[in-house]
Amino acid sequence: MSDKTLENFDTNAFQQSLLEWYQSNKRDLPWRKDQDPYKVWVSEIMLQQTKVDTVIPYFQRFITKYPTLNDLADADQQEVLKTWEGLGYYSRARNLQNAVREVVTEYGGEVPSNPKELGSLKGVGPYTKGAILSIAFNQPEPAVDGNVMRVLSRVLKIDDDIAQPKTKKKFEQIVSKLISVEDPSSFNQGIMELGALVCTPKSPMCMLCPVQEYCRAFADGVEEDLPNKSKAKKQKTKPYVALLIRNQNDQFVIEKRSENGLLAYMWQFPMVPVDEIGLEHIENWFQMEYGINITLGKKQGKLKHVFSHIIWQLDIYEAVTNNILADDDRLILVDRKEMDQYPFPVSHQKMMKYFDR
DNA sequence: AATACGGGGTA
DNA sequence: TACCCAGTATT
Repeated sequence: MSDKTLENFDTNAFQQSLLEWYQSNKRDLPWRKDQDPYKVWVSEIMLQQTKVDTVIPYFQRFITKYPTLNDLADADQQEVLKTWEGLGYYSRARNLQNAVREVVTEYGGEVPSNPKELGSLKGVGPYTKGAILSIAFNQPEPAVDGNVMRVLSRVLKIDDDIAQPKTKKKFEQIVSKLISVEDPSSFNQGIMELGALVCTPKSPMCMLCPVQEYCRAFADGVEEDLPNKSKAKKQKTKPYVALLIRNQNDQFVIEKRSENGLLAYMWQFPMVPVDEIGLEHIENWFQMEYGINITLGKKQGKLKHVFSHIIWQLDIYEAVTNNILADDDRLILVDRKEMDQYPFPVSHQKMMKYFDR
């Protein structure tokens, strides 16, 4: 690379200041107890787009339940999803288990330590690959996440749009030259830790920053203007009627979602897209779609649920059915007590309060 | 290169 | 509200 970004930049001094700061300021996190590649892997998957404080209890429960790679490989998928319930991006859990099973069958149960094989595993992209290689195997590979791009866009005063894929590639090139070969694990974790604790998105604490003297954005007083990130377009709202359907045995109808797309393999209360169907056609539509007769009851409440790319507006209705068995493959009838066995998205967990009274 | 994919926390 | 978060897969 013939880029001039690192000209006149004291890489060595930057490394030393960062590593020293990290040694004395790193948080005591559960996945930092050892370098077990499996645990590093689990933590890195959970931490994708998810805050440390959110991950901690999930990581503890997950590792208690699946202490080794083989335990996870042998587990039931629905049970794994139940353990992941509430953490979001559920394809992470399914991909992780699929990849772990591949490690068992293809690599003798040992997490591969070379970039090619590791990066070919489901759910292991450029960031996670670099994180595992550096943290678990001490290899000088870049692990560029949002923190790294923020910190380095400020330190090196780079104003490329960090929302664009090519910008991330640029930062990977830079980190390849910047990374400490002696301690790549601490370097990568240190720069992320700095982004999480000091070089924060808003109001960075430059006065506490160990690399302030090397920071070009601080020198020019533009640290608040970086990184440059284009805005995501805002979500569209999709209205549904969500149905709490009960039969005469006090069982509820729940539905397993499709194996593709949003919330795949998760369970929910049946939902009717009312912008397409219309409130007055719900009973007929339900008979047509699922082969079950229902009688719509009263509206119990409403719920707004915000995803990254869409907003659900749920009107919650009670309904009754005279069915003892559910006809459709997607539907089952369960007692209230059995319902907790199934993984539900948060939006539908919230709906349960409408009959828990 | 753009979009789908969760959910919670913050100012 | 708007934005952010230890991103990846798919198109």
